[in-house]
Amino acid sequence: MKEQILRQVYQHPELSDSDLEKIFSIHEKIQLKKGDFILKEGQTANNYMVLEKGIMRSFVYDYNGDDITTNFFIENEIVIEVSSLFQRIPAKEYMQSLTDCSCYKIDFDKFQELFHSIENFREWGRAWLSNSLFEFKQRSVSIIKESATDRYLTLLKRKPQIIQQAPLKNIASFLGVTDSSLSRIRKSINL
Amino acid sequence: MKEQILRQVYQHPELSDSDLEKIFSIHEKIQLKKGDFILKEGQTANNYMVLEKGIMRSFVYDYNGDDITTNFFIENEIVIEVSSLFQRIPAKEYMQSLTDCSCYKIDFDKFQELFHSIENFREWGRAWLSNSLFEFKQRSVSIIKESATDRYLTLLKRKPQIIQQAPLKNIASFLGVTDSSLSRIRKSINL
DNA sequence: GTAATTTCTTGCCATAAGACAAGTTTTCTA
DNA sequence: TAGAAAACTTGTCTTATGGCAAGAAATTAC
Repeated sequence: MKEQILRQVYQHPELSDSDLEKIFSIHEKIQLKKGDFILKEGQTANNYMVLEKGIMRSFVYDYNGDDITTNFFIENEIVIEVSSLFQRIPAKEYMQSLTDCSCYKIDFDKFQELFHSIENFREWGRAWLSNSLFEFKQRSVSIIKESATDRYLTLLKRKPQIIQQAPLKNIASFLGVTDSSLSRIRKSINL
Repeated sequence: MKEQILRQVYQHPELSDSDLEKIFSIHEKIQLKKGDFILKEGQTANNYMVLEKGIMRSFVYDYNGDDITTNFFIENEIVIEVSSLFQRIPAKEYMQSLTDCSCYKIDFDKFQELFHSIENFREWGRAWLSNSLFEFKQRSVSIIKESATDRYLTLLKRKPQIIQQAPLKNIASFLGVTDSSLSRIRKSINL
């Protein structure tokens, strides 16, 4: 089970089985209950997780005190606050489970050791980060160019678990609309 | 001049002077004319640049064939298409100078050598990437939560060069509004 | 298991921004 | 430097989404 999931996450053509074994061995299984915070604003992240089961989200508070969901995480994804973890600075975001979850947690120190000792691991890491950056860029373009309905349908396609399990208000803030607009969008889709 | 600029870019507490010297030495000065492309969709990036003088932008085409500016670059910034360069895949974006520019160019091979041989250089690189990711996240939040006018004012504050020198239509697509709306926003600000 | 809270829906009206089109100004270019 | 092309502005009308508020439904908690 553990190996199966981690193999999916640490996919890189140059990573050998023995490298993978070292990497897998630093992952420790943990359980989260719905609503648990794994990181709060102001804390400095010391680990990240691979989500095995459940969904999570990251969010920030805007100037009005409204929370805005910045990302959703589903099975097989890496749940991480990149800038806090790698710049060693306090997080600007919160990270919270939306359901009970099981995860594989990696501590920063152990990650660091492997990162600096396994060349292909850092190639993997850089590629992973690069891809995240790309996804965030795409997200901006989609907010700018697509209608709220289209963004909803895209999310439905990419991460149906989120649509089914996350509260409407979190989905709404992620998509950039109000709760009531999203409620109307849903209605119009089901006509 | 070269050293002065590159010192600003490669700021990291752990980078020694001798490391910096090695890094600087792989930068080669080049000149661009207004309108030059340094990368086009479909090409795989083989270098990045540090902008010494001038402004540049990156953009994509949406489904209507309209171009959308995804980022502006000003002096002292790194002009790079991260996912093409580090994932070794064809770029989804174009990168173009908006004015005559002078830059320091770094080839991927040489970058790689230093990246894998100087531990603190990769710490710098990872921190830089992490910070870029953070900025893109912030951008999404600002598109979701702020009015077009506020986003305009923020850009004006952060990168006044862009407001002064980039064509209105590029600024408009970056901010996520139409040309005419931006024109009206400008008018309303100057009342 | 019932109250309390949270989540979601709906109505009404307001508003920011878009679509389209025409006109003006500025910048290229040959 | 004249003509063409781009860049920018402005008018009118439309539309998607927001603000606010009330009520219904579902979930949580004691």
